[in-house]
Amino acid sequence: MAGSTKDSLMQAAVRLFAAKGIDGTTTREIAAAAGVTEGAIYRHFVGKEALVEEIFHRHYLPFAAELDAARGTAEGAEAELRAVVRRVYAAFDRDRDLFAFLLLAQHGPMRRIADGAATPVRVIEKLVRAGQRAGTIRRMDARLATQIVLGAVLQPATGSLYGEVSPPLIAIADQVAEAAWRAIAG
Amino acid sequence: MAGSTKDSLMQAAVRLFAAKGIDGTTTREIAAAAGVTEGAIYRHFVGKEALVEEIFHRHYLPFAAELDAARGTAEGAEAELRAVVRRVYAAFDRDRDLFAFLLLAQHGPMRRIADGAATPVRVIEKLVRAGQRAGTIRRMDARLATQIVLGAVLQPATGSLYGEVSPPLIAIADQVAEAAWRAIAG
DNA sequence: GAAGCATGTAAGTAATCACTTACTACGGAG
DNA sequence: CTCCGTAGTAAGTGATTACTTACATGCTTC
Repeated sequence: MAGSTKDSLMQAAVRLFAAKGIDGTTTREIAAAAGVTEGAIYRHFVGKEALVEEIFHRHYLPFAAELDAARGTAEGAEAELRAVVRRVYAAFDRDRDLFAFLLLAQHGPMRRIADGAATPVRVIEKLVRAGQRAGTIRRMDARLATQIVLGAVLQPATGSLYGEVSPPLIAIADQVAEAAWRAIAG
Repeated sequence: MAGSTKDSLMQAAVRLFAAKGIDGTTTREIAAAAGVTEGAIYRHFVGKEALVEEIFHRHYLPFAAELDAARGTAEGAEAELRAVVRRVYAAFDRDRDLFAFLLLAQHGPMRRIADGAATPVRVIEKLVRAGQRAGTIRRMDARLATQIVLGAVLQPATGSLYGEVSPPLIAIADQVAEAAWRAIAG
């Protein structure tokens, strides 16, 4: 099939990046984990950085779009938030390594590429602003409210990676959504 | 004075680690930023890893103790939470680089050393469990409630590092503490 | 004021890194 | 059958890394 080795490389890279960080993972390790030799990486990617970027771009903005779509199916900020949290946790449960990679890449080399665009953060911010206009979310700095919700939702995911919260997260999605809602409801 | 160069090295290391990550920072850069040559590092530390560990240990558990002390001065879970959040944000405002370093070291090489002990996470967990016993915090998984509060408090700090929230954070401490409280209050 | 120790430097060193090169195998098109 | 482009390998390459060594400097102590 088209790009089977390429897919193996990306999958192996995600797993290693999530476990040891991007700088802490060598091209040799990625190749070995994908069952090829180092040179094969350079048949599919310009270099290690391009590999990181391709994985990130393949998932980050599409994920944001997925969240925005979920938000669109709901009526009212509270229901929107619940729908978004469910999607976030479904994505986490689907591929924890990928989720962990996106979290850490966001704080690393992909920071500039990630801002400005329609990121997951902006989806929540949009939700918050709409709720404030509708009067269901309290009037406070929208950026701050967004960060509070973001943290309340993402930290249990991070905690799950470290054994603080039991998977699957989808089982606690509504509980977390309600807690985050109470934090910012007006 | 005792350890002036050592302190310069640790301070320079914190700044660079916060900006470029631990793996992304070289010993040469640290030495140059401290105004010495590379070899001087090894007069004060066994190696780079020991440097990281010493910075971490010098601040992480003492910080947890500081938070626990702040918690002890307050009466009731809500007041305790407010006191803890104020201390967290005061620490952030005092030295953002150090705070950023502690956040990332926690997810990196210091993960094992950090668990089990009296960490900041455990301080919040203790607060949560006490509040649940007193009936002021709703009955839910204490670990989960802890992670929700942790996220609601720390994410605005992370967001501040990226320009999403304006410093100083102490100005929004009570607002965040109240939001986090509403999330878990019973 | 000499000895000894702590602290720094300059110039390495071996290992490791991302990446390159020269080559092979092979599947499909003409 | 013969090309030829794709995809892979084995074996490098130079640069960079954390760390070491040999030596200089100056402070303290007796």
